[in-house]
Amino acid sequence: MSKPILVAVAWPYASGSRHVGHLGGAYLPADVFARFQRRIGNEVLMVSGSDVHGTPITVRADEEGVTPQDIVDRYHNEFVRQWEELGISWDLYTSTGTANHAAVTQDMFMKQLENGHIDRRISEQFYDPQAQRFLPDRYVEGTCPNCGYTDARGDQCDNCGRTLDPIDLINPRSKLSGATPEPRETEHFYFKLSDFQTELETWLKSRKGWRNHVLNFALGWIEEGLHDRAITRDIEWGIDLPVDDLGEGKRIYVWYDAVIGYLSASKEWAAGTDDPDRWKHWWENPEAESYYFVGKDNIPFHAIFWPAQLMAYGGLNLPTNVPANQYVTFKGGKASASRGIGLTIQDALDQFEPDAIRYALAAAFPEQSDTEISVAEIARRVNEELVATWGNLVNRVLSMTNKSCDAQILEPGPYSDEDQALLDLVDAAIVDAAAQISAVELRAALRRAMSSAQAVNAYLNATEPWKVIKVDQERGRTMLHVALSAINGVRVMFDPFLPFTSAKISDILGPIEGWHRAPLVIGTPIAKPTPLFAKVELEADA
RNA sequence: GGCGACGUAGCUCAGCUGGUAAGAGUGUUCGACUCAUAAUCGAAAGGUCGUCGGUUCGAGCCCGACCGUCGCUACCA
Repeated sequence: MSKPILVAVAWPYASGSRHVGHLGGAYLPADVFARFQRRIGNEVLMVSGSDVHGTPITVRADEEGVTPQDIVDRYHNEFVRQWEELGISWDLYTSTGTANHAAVTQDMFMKQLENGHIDRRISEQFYDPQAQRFLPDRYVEGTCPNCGYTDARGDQCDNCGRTLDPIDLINPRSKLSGATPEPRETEHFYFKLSDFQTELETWLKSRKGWRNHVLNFALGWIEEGLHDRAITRDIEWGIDLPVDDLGEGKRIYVWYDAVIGYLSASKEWAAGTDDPDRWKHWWENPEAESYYFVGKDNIPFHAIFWPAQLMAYGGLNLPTNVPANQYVTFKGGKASASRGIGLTIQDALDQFEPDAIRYALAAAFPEQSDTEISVAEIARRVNEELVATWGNLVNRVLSMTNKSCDAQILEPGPYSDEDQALLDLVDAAIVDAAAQISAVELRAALRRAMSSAQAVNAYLNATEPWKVIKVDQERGRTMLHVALSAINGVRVMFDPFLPFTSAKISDILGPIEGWHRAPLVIGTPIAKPTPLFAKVELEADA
């Protein structure tokens, strides 16, 4: 029975290169999940795109003396190329810079305004008289009132870590011009998050199968009390307001529009098909499920803000699950491309083949807790686990079949009990792995695949077909057939994780159809195999 | 400061609503095999489950305190 599954993946921020923490935290788990769902016959719509608005992009553009669009284009193109190389199977990867996204955002704004969940308020913000613009908190610098650090930012002091209000800074100055900013009144639209305090709490508490850390975190926010938030800014870089009540120079701010990307991307995808209303299949159909793959820093946005926006809009499906991952860490710290901690995605691609990266990260997906990884650890997992257990298994069986079975798959003789036991074990593992991936326990599923491969290796060591074949050719050939048949099942479990090498095996054994061990096709030619994976040579200092 | 998470074998991590003598992978040691990318398979060794106290017939799992690490703290998204 086919089910619509929306696979919604965090929108990478086009302000700089992304690192493997992002990859292992969101993009890769989403891709594994989506590939599995397609394999079992569900209708997957997997969308994301580059998030192009927000303060850091304008800051960076100012620093480099280029336009925000230049920054966005640079990183969007980088992301698109990397997704291609890594085999991330988007149905649509777009950006928040499209006309469609602006239209969908404006529609959401208008509907929420009509529903009374958006209102206008006046507040005081710092204004730079020289640059003639309002300053976001991050653009205001000054002396920290807590520790005396002279280069504190308006939102937070990097020295003592305190959260600040820019109005409290001593000797405030504009990051743009160095001028002394002055407080000035400004009017903005606010999203009334507090309207949904009770509704969100009830909804969250009724969720089943969510990770504990996700629920705890979201409920913690709610217990503290939800604040209404300004959703517009005095900026030029952002989506135009659909109403002109506030006058010139106001734009919708990124935190409000970015999450709407899931909906706008779904509509953009549908517009490219022969049924422009097709997006409703995932968004209005009560049978549809939606999974939001994000890092834990994104939990408030996907477990609180976005559901609240959907509630305020009405008629659209709330998230089925937000299987947020914790962090991939490097030397104990959160990865950060900007601070040079950990590996960028490009660093990884320069050193490892895509399936190697996919395997090493999948084996370390931070599903329950932060998970430490390093270049040496990636290499170790590839060489000691992936190459040794799975790659070698495929190679040894194909090689023996090539040499001892007239280079083709032969009709097997009758199965012994141990033959049947191995195949039963693999079949059971396939069923288990399906349940695990469905529950977004991807590491466990990968481990199940690996342990199945080990079972096939154990079968070979126990039955020793290379010896048997010399004294009883038919029995020996049957063993090889059983081993190859087992591999034909094991590869199904690896398929969502390792699409590139999976395709190599499919070239030999035929395409995978469905989530089960298919019978081998008698007569299939088996050439002398080439290794599935190359071993990784580590630099001495890595 | 507040909130949250984590602290389990050398390393990376599992341990469901507390209950058979604490698990996996990897590493180490020993053995088997030699078809296969010196790959594989088996066995063994290895842990006062951060510390202290409490609840309980029974706690890695619950409560409290403390130590340590990390994250978030609503204008980074």
